[in-house]
Amino acid sequence: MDTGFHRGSGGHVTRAGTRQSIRHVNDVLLREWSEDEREVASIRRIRGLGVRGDIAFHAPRFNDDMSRGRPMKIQSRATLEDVARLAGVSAKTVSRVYSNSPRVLPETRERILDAAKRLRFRPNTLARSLRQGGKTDTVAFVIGDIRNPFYFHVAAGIEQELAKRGFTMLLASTGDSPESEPVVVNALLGQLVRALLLIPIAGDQSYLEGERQLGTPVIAVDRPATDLVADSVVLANRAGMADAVRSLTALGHRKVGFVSNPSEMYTLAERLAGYRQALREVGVLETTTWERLDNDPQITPESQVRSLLDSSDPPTAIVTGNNRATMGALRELRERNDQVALIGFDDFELADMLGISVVAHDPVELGRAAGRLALERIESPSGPTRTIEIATRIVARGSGEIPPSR
Amino acid sequence: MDTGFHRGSGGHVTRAGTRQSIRHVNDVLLREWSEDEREVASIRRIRGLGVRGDIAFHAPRFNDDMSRGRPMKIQSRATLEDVARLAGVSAKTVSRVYSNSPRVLPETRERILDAAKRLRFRPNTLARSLRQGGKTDTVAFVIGDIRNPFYFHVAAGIEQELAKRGFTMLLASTGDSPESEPVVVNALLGQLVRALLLIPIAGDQSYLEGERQLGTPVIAVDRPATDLVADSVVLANRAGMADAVRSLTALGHRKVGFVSNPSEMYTLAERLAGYRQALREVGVLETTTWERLDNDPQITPESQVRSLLDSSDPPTAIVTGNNRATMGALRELRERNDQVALIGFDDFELADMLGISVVAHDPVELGRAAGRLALERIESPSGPTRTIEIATRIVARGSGEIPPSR
DNA sequence: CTGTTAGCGCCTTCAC
DNA sequence: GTGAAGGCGCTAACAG
Repeated sequence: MDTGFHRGSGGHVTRAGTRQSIRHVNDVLLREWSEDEREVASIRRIRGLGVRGDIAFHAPRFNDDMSRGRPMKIQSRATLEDVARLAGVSAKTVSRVYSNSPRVLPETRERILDAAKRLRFRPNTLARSLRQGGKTDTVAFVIGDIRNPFYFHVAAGIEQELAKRGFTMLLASTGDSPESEPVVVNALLGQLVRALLLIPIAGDQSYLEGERQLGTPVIAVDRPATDLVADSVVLANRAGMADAVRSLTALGHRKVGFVSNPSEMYTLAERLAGYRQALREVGVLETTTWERLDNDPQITPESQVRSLLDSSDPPTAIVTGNNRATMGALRELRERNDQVALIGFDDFELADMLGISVVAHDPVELGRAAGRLALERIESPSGPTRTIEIATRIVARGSGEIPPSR
Repeated sequence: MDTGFHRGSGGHVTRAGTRQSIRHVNDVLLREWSEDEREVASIRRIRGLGVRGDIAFHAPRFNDDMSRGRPMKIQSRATLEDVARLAGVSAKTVSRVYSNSPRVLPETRERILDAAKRLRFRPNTLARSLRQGGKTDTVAFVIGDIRNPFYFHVAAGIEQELAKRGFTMLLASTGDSPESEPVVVNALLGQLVRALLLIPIAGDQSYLEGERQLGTPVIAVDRPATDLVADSVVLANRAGMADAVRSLTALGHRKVGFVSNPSEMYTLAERLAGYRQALREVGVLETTTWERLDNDPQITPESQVRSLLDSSDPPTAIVTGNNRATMGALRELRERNDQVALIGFDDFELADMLGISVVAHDPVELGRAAGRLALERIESPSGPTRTIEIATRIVARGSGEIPPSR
């Protein structure tokens, strides 16, 4: 609707349409801002604002100062056109300045940047992306349980790589619920993310097939995707665990326990496979007696270790499937005074002080690799899918170097 | 440029403009997709795709299959209009379905949803936001060092709250460099984020004043913003530390050491103030002898503690400014066998097992509070700024309950 | 080196 | 209950 406000005298208004009026309002704004700027300059150095008790009001969006006979002032964002008008050029020229097109006279560029600064202009990335066929510079990373520190380290690595190329990371979590994965992912895809990195949670990522065909790279992190052709970055779970067990068997251990909960996940299944393989290599074919595999969050690793040590034929060494299991094993072993060797999967803080040997890996590096893969795919979408394995390494700190006591 | 392709015979083409051609190509696409769908259905259940060695090619964006005399097929995303055409309605009706407008016949809605599904339609959030005056549903969170687990827990809390209302979190880091803060933040603001949460790193956030006036809520997390009127969410640093020191003085401690590096940051300055205050309450006015404050990342907390214990008048208790200092103190104290009481700020994993008393807080709750505050501000931008303090609590585990030995 | 025109995909306004 | 026209802020294509 026409606000009914037109500036100046003379010259009849040809079209009193919406656009026209908005422009007028923005014209007012142009004047306003010059005033504002002085004001801001004086505000810039508000000192002594303490932490508590200060009362300050957020600026209301509409400042209906009718006292000077002016209409409602809309504090809207400056656009290319506003800047262009102030600089006395066309919108396209301003656009060129912001897209780093070299074809602008230094002098013109200067004038434009000055005008932009005065209007506090900031290019609207959304509009740009829309015009450019939905090419945003955001990449989505979808994780399960957002509290898991592992994922955050991975996220750190991803963000680090993406930032190098000016991409930003949209982080979303599915709360570890398989059903919400497609929901969350679809919402992100609607934002036209340039690539999708995800820790597959749902049993099946085939719902992404269409998106992949449209050219959005999909990269599975930490576990491979199921029913979807996608790149992936995973840890050397199997090899890492096999190496750990080999280091134990080299010391003479044959009765090696494996503790894990959950145990059905891809990563843990792989680690279990590595464990079995290494024992098979020294002739131990039957390992189930020393395996404590559960998939019930109620069951603590402590109880799993207890059941292992209290059994008729207790192991002389224990390897754990993950961080949490290691902590549990550690607590349980400390209570007893058993000379049981222990190697944990995943490193943790203070492990050095406690002398715990672990299969360490670098989650940040995992993220970096995933980020780099995403960037490569963005640049060249075609080519065979790849799976990158991030190496693990054994860090000997004592607990894993105890020879069999029995 | 006109692609030169026009479908069918009869009927002369009135305007052979770009738009026209694109529409034609999309018409072709409509046919193509039906074929694709069958194909996809058969692809859906690719089984047995192993982790490594599988070769599959990403679909090239252009499929120049000229063999059947067809033009380049553009695998573009389906739009409202495409869905509308397939469903035999106007684009607006489809739009209504997706904006949950009730004014659509159930039958029509059904037909539209069916068409949308067939075309794998996903509403373009960018375009929607643009049209709606730049109201996105993303909120930015800017942190310093992305590896700091504390920030990730905060991020977790924020994301958790935001997700409840359908907002997604854009996470960016400044790499702890004050100069890059404005750069990163400005880039995010160009994405028209609905609110900005940040851990202030730069010495001055006055550059955000304009944005705030445009109605974007700014929320400072963990530290207050400088030179900017903004809401903030911080820990009860001062009170928490004061309580810790009081628990020590209650046991008779008077010589209490304070170890921190860095020490000039807001949070640490607050904790230091709490420490001094609590000692002043029991008549200890001169505390600098027992303070080890540094701002050099080269200096380890271990060395700080060492210098404290090796001094002529060593403290009988130590409080630490943060996690890292606690670890250092712990390592150093373990090497000696001194009966020095220790209370750390920040809880950490295994602190229970090691019997370390701490001033604990909940970073996830800090994030949640920040997220809720952001949501409130989005809904009602005006009103006085607020500072929320997240309570801390002392967790007694033994190390802090040792009476003075000398 | 700069300007003009049209349109990205969607939604608002208004008409039927 | 549905449709047609126009524009959000920007840039590609073309023209000068």
